Amino acid sequence: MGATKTDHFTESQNELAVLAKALGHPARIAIMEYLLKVDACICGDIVNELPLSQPTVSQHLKELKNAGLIKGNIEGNSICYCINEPGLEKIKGFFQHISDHLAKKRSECC
Amino acid sequence: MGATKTDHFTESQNELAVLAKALGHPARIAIMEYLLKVDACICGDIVNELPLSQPTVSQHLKELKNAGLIKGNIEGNSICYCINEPGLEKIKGFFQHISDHLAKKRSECC
DNA sequence: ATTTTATATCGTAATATTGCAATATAAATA
DNA sequence: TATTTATATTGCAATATTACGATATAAAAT
Repeated sequence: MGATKTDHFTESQNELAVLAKALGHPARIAIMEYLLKVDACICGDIVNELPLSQPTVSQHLKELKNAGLIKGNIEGNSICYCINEPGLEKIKGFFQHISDHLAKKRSECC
Repeated sequence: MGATKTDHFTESQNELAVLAKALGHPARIAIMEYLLKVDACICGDIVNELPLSQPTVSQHLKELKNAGLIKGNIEGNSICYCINEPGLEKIKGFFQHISDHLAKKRSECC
């Protein structure tokens, strides 16, 4: 065991889990916040922003990219990273949906 | 190594990561969706909804509870679970914030 | 052409997660 | 009180994640 039983869940559930999992690490939250803060794509510079080694940061960037939360374009010497909106909108939609639903049907119990 | 270096990140970053991580598994997405679907607290019944054993489901419920995404009240024989709004609003806010920010500052590059 | 700069990949140790059988707990019911 | 029902905990094997040193790659600058 140890492996997630993805087969038994819907594609949508697996997709949302992948997106959420990608953000399930403070370094990856920090990367997203940094990309947002600078208000543009960042070419270089990300490694210096984080308290982690270059290989570790590179790995975190790869995971965010695989999940579809950021994208990276080669820009000469360095790589230009920015937030990938479609991925972000997908997971945002999930929370929006839950929140909207809860707002309507409050006060059942608990 | 192997342990996350939480010390080097802000409390907010760690908090968001814990919330996201809790949803980083399809079974836990499925639990949230189920709680939402039935539109009320669920006393019993969750185990039968998932393709996993009772101990495994119990563990997933515990993780969602620890993260602050659901709450469970003992209701006689069984336990009543429902979504915990404050936790949900916190992570929803993160995505909302990013989305709003992106909407304003589009078209920089990439 | 060599060196520098920016990033990725490999290998590997430490730790965490996933899943379940077995077992424990505790209230409800017979 | 004994049994059933609902859920939690323990223990453990399989797998995944985290982190980083060493090394690779590839464009830019010297």
